[in-house]
Amino acid sequence: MKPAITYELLHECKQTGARRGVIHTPHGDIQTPVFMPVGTQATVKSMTPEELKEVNAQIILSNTYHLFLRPGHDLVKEAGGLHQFMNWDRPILTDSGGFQVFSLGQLRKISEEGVEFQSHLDGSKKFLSPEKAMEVENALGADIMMAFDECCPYPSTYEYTKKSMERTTRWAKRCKDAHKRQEEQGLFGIIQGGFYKDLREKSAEDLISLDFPGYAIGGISVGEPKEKFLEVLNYTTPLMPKDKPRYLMGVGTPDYLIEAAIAGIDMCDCVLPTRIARHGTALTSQGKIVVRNATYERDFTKLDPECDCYTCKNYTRAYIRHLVKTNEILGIRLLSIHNIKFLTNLMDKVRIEIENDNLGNFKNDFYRKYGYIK
RNA sequence: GGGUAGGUGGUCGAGUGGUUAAUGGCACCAGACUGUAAAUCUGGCCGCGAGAGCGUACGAUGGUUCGAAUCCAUCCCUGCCCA
Repeated sequence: MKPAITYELLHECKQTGARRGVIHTPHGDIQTPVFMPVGTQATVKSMTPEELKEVNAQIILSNTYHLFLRPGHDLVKEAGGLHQFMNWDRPILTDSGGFQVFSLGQLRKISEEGVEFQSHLDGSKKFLSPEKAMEVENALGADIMMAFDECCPYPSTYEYTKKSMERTTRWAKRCKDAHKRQEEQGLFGIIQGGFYKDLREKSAEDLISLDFPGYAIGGISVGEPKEKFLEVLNYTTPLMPKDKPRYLMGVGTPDYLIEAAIAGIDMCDCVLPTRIARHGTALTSQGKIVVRNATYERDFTKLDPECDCYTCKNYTRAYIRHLVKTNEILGIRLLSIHNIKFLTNLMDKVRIEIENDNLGNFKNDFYRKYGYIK
């Protein structure tokens, strides 16, 4: 059987060890390291698929939990699958609903069988299990599916994290057994274990024995300090197979993306660029700017002098501020376009610098300019 | 000219004798946001002060009262109705 997802390593940065590669999927190749915009409800909020292509999105995310609730996976299947439903012909990755176990807080109850959610839409009770998540993800038909896991909050005790991680591993096995379309969709396992090294090692070891076509690190970037994040990232990534994609879930900010690449990560996703866009903030080569602020009222320059996106080619900070202040949809759209392009441009540079064995220098330059180093 | 309803902080609008520097909404000023319960949330928003605090303030002036945005008198202004 030919696996749906394969990884090809092209080069390793001699300066940092970062990987430059390609992920082959049923909907085309993905150049890595890659940043994946998030489109929870079968749409990257405010952006058309054409615009996503224009900002160089190679692959986008969508969410099992949300589409399960509405419009329902049966409907998406009837539409011909998620690709056809939303008119996106490049790769898609679906998250399993595992993150909602974390983010819905009081609205869920976890058992060995699965998770009972109280729908955030109408309060009705819904149930997701590894089997149900696979049924939904199979119906959605994404190129990459994530196993159903539990993302532990930070901080969590060793005992709780251990139990949770072991259950996530059992769930991963059940996911694998329930996954019906292995030739069309690759199922990734998610390494958990919180902020405990031995638990991460155990999780990685057990999941690797299940032989998934790719692996993710889950449960970091959940509010911990950056040192903690880096610590877990740097001891967990080397545990992951070299011949398969490595995905760091839920990251992130420009510095985290660079750190992830250096650690040997191939894929990252984050809601940040689109969320802060809706809240009036732009990522720029000189740091983030809250363009909604009064300072930009009469600033007739572009968001980022170094950016080549549609927004920066055509509009000023003053105009975008005006749109944001007046609640005009276009402000959100222009900022979303810019922020995603900023991150895909960043990853373009990261890939080039890996090929040039120069990612370490690039990181230092970037940090200085962005303002991470004063 | 007569009658009537009103004049509150940037704005709209509560409050009708004391815990009122004065509820709310909006506007404004900031901050947060990392596998999206998020076009959301949090804080600030009379002046001076780091702060305790001090000073001004509910159309104007005068009065009643221990105490007034709230009661009384006169005046000014606005809406509506009648002539």
